[in-house]
Amino acid sequence: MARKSSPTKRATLEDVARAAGVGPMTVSRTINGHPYVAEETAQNVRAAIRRLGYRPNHAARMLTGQLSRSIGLIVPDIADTFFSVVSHAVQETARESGYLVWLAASDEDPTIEAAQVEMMTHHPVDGILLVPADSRNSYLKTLASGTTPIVTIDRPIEIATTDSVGVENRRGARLAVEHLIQHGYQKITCIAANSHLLTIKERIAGYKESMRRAKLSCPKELRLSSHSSVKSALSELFGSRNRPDALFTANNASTIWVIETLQELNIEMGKDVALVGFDDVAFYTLITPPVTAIRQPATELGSMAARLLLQRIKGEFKASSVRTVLPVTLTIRESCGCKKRDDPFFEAE
Amino acid sequence: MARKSSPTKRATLEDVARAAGVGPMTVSRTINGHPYVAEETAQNVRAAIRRLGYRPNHAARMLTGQLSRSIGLIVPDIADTFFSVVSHAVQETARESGYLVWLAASDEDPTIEAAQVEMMTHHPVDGILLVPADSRNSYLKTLASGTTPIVTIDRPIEIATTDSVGVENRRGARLAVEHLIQHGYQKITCIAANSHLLTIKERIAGYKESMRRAKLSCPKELRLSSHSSVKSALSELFGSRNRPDALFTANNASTIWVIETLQELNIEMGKDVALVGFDDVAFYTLITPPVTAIRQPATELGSMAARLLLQRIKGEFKASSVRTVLPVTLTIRESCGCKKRDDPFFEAE
DNA sequence: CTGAAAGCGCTTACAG
DNA sequence: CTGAAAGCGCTTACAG
Repeated sequence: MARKSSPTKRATLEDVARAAGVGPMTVSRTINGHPYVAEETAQNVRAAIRRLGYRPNHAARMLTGQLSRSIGLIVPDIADTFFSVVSHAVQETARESGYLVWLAASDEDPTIEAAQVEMMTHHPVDGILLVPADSRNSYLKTLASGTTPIVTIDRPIEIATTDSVGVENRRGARLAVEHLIQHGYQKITCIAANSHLLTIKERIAGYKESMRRAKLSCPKELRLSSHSSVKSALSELFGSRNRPDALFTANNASTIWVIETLQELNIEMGKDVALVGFDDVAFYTLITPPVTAIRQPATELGSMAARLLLQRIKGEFKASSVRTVLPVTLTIRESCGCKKRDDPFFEAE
Repeated sequence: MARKSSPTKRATLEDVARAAGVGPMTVSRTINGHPYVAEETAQNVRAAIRRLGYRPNHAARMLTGQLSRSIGLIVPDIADTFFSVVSHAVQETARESGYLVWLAASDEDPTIEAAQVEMMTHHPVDGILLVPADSRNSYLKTLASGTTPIVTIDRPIEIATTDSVGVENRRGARLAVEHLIQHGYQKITCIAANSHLLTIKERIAGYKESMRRAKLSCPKELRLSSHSSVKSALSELFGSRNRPDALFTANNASTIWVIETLQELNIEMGKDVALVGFDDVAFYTLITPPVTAIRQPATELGSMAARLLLQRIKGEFKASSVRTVLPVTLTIRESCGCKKRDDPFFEAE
């Protein structure tokens, strides 16, 4: 106790060795659980470690070429409903393996992203989990050919090959649009934010595919470039003579912006126009009407990517890069035009 | 280019020195921007650095006692609407100063939290930002008396003194409850999750204070222990003869659970019962009716805590620990009983 | 089963 | 303005 108040330097391996009356190597071996340490010696060492409050110096270990037991995770936005869930899952999975995670946000800016990747790789981290802001940015080629294992989440790299974990974007879009078609809607418009992303293009392609198959005329998708542009875009869309009777919003940003704007324009969702969104968010149940959406397994995405990366790091996974695609599901609520069935008061209303 | 394909070891400071025809110290000084390096020499060195793609080895630097340029951040849940915003702000502020951040979630479990803190402090990090799961857990005493600077966010430590950044919990609660009282409600119940937290106790105290001042009888607050217990708790509350006409929900979890459950119970918020919540969440605007809430400055909280910590680390801030309390504001929407004014269609409905 | 030597890649004094 | 020496705290061979 008295010892604690004096801010003496932290005990080193040598201090422990001296206190236990052994050589430094014996301490090192004991700590690292090597075989060939007499049990009695090991106990002495452990006692000394406890007595001195010894903790190995991470930097010194690193310098001798050990793994850092840390990974990096770079997402566009930590506060995003989807990426925050992914991040949480990554962190949890890493923790279970004794790994620490660096978390950084790119703000969808490849320059920031590259700078963070650079800091992390030279820190160094043992591996990186990445949601690329621009999957064609040339720095990714260098990164992918480097020695640090990379696993992309949600958005694969287009100009190089790495492990990736993503979801069925095209099939999810088809699920959504076909549900709308089954309801009998004919004028279905696709609305998307971040439409430059490959994932979103896939969803738009899925939409088109379903429209074509159903022999419905397929209007050009509406691309939302910013929150502020939504109102005028929707006013125009709903003012046109080809006013849609249903909407497929291709990501959570577009879904939320559209719902908000429909309210402002006094267009009643689920009545004046149906809506199904891609990416399900917890609070969609609280909206009136509750919104029908394609659910992406965000937690699985994060933990699966983290597990894959950890396997790569440990060299347990020698195969060439794998591309994992997780299934999505349609969560039916009411914005698509379906009715709640389990509530006796519902019809009375 | 050909060089890159051969996985030779990374260039070291000595390699650069040799390539530039100088001693290692000159390279070191050039990198660290020391004065007393002839501009011509420095240029040679920089050229060699570029040529060899040299990057300083972080571990080696650490070993000589440099700062790690990293901080740790531990929150209960990365996916929480409030903490994800705080985390994003912390990350952004750290990045602006060239700092990397370790992010970990405690899941409100002090054991996990202590283990993560331990890993981080020994890594080492230069400082830690913490939202303690249990502000009376004894490990915090050791932590606070250690050499790693600590700044708590949102929830101060009760058994030790550290820098802290939080919000006006009591005043926020009063703002909320007094607004309800002005509407003429008399039977206002306070509902809270995580009621063991000091912050929540403060909010409950604020509620009681306002009720007492208004000479209203003040029922015992309703403490929600888990999501699954909410329905029966609310059924009972609304079945009782002292059915409330208004609710003050003391945190976002309780607000969301209550809104959800009111829907299930077919109790119409804003009509059958008014509601004001503590902690404003982006999607509250999308709920029918939009929910009135106390807004906490989550971004400011995060960036202010990060800035304070960075100042401590750099030794720019010598004063004894400071406790910063940020103001909260009441964001009036409609769940409290107020009417939207700016919409011509509103009354017609 | 255990230890003395050398080295990982930097930086801090110390000398010029 | 510049460099040779020593050391940070570990671990990897190498010897016993």
